[in-house]
Amino acid sequence: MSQHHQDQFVPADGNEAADREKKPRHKKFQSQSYGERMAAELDAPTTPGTDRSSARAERPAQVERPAQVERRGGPSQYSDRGSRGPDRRDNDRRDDRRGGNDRPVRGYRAEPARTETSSYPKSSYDKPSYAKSPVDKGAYRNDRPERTDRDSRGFDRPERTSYPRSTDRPERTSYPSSTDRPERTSYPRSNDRPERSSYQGNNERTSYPRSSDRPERTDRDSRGFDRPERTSYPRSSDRPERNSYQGNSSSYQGNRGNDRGYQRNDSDPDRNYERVRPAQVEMPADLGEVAEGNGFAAIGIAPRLVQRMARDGITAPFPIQEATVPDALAGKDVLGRGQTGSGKTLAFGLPVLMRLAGGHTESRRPRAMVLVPTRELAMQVHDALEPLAHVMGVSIKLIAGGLPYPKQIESLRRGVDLLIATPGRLIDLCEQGAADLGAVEVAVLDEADHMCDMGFMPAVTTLLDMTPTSGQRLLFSATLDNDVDKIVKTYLKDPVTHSTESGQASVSTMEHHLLVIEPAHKQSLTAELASRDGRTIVFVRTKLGADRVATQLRDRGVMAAALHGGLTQGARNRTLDQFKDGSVPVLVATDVAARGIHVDDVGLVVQADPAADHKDYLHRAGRTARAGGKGAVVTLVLPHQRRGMMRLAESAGVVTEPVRVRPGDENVAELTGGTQPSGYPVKLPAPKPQRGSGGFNKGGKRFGGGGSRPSGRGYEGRGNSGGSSYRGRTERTGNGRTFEPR
DNA sequence: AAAAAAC
Repeated sequence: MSQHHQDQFVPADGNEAADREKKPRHKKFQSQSYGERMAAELDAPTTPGTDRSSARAERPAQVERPAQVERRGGPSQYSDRGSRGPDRRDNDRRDDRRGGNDRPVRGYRAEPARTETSSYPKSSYDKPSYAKSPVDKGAYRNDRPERTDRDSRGFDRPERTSYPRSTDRPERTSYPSSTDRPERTSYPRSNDRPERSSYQGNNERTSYPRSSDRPERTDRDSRGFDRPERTSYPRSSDRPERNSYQGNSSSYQGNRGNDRGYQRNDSDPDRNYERVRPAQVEMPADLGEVAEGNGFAAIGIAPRLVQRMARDGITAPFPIQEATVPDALAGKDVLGRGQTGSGKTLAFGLPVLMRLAGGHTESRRPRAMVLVPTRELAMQVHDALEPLAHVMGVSIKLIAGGLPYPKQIESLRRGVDLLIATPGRLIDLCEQGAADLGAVEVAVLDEADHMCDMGFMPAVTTLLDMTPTSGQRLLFSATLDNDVDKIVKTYLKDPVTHSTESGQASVSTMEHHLLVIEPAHKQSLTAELASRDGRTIVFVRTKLGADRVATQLRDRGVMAAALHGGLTQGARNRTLDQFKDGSVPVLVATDVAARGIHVDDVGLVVQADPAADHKDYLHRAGRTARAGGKGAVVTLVLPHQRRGMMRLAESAGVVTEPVRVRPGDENVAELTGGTQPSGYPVKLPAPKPQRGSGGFNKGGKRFGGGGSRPSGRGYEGRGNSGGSSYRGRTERTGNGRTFEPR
């Protein structure tokens, strides 16, 4: 992760221990002074009573959209706006202090007694088991009776009633007219921008006095434009995977349209969208030659985008981009499926930026949003699109959990055109009233099939329901399966499907190996594989497992770090950064890293625990062999998992014979280049201590010294695995013997 | 079934 993100998140602490110690303080800070500050910020210019009543009077204008009612699939777990449940009552005090202003602020919700919210389910975040409740399980089913409950609620959710239109929003009053907005005035036309000629970077941004976004830019510039998919393969001829391009695009066959009795009100755009201000950024006239013969120009991408990408060596579109961009530019709803690492980010990013170019709504509400399943992926997409957005005069903002609210809220208040978001935080901000999706013209679901599974579906529908029905929707993933249909049928109109591969393991540069092993060998084999030269990702099933395997690897002299959702965001960023910059060559991750995350030159993916299903397999595998590079995928299969694994492999389109191996076998050495874990010198600087590394020396020689063992001692056979102090020795994963040499 | 997604 880029430095600039790390700066945005939890303060970069010295180490994990300090991190943990700080956490409580941090939390306290957030729940009190932090919250108060936020409340003050949000409350400042409001006039509570009048706001609500006037808002309600205007509400019908939006409620009348029957499509919204028809399309939405029932109450969402997030639909309890205003109700925080009994365990939040300790906040009463503050609500009182705040003089009866019922403007909701995160953590200071109005109480459940309020009539308009009393019928809503309790907040999912108040009960961790939300995903398992029967209500939530069927939340997206269209035939749910509860739907009526939700329908009646329509658009008059309490939070939103206070400012249905931009002019009612106090935040905006500071920018009554366009000329008062400082953001744009500094770069009305491209010709004024020095970076065109300078081409190197850093000073170019100094001419943009835009207030609080600015600092981020400088960091980014210094780090360059690390768009993952392309950087290592600047020219198309280097990309072998183009050969596998089948280019079979077809129209989606799903039955949708009038059968659900819903008509878009496309004829009256102003009903859903605010007037879009005319372009303030003119297309430069001097880019013709750059665009000449450029494949991106050929599919309708604006010269300035073409030029900006060319600057980073991106001159030829990938198949998925060639296939989907024209339709997306034409405003159609698109389902795009391209194999892992095939450039899907730009496939949706470019059309979105084209659409947003040089214009914004009067209130500067977001005109587009991209939803992604993990924070890391959100950052990656944001980083990839940010320089392009910049060139187009489009403001872009990362909205994700784990990072401070104020910047996000402030940014939204000032006005942002494009949001890159994880669902939870965006919903939170919408509930607060900080974000308003009422002007979203384009909604993108990245990793769409994952966003449509049970865990994410309610959040996704909640967010889509907040966007105008006539908006364009783009769904992208390497695997698009049946779950996606639910969203497609409800939210997409005459979608076009573009598939540049079969949805199976068709990346031709990827090798697959199934190693059938004894449970007692799993540790040492994992270490043997991970000790190879180059970056390796080890996937495990659980968070605890990730911690444990990382610790075990380090005990064996393999520098590894765990990445999973149970870590602080600061730790997550730090770990991923270390993996990217090479200081930690082995990443032990849960499926948090299975999708979308791009790190250059990951040569081997080890599935220490087999993937749960074929889609997970493909996405995990897709962390290697990206953008035409080579890579191997090794899955460790216990004897009792063999049958299931074979079935899974078949579904994934993987054709490989399982091989029985023991540590030190030639087959294994082939995969590792012959390296051995134990006693192998650690070539890279030691990382900061990881959580759960209690067994290590406190000194500098954490790796390679006391922790490592001579090879071939057969320590994995008996007893508790050689005395390393790994945590969770009693924890069992799955069948209970995965990493437990009992 | 786990993980992920707000504090």
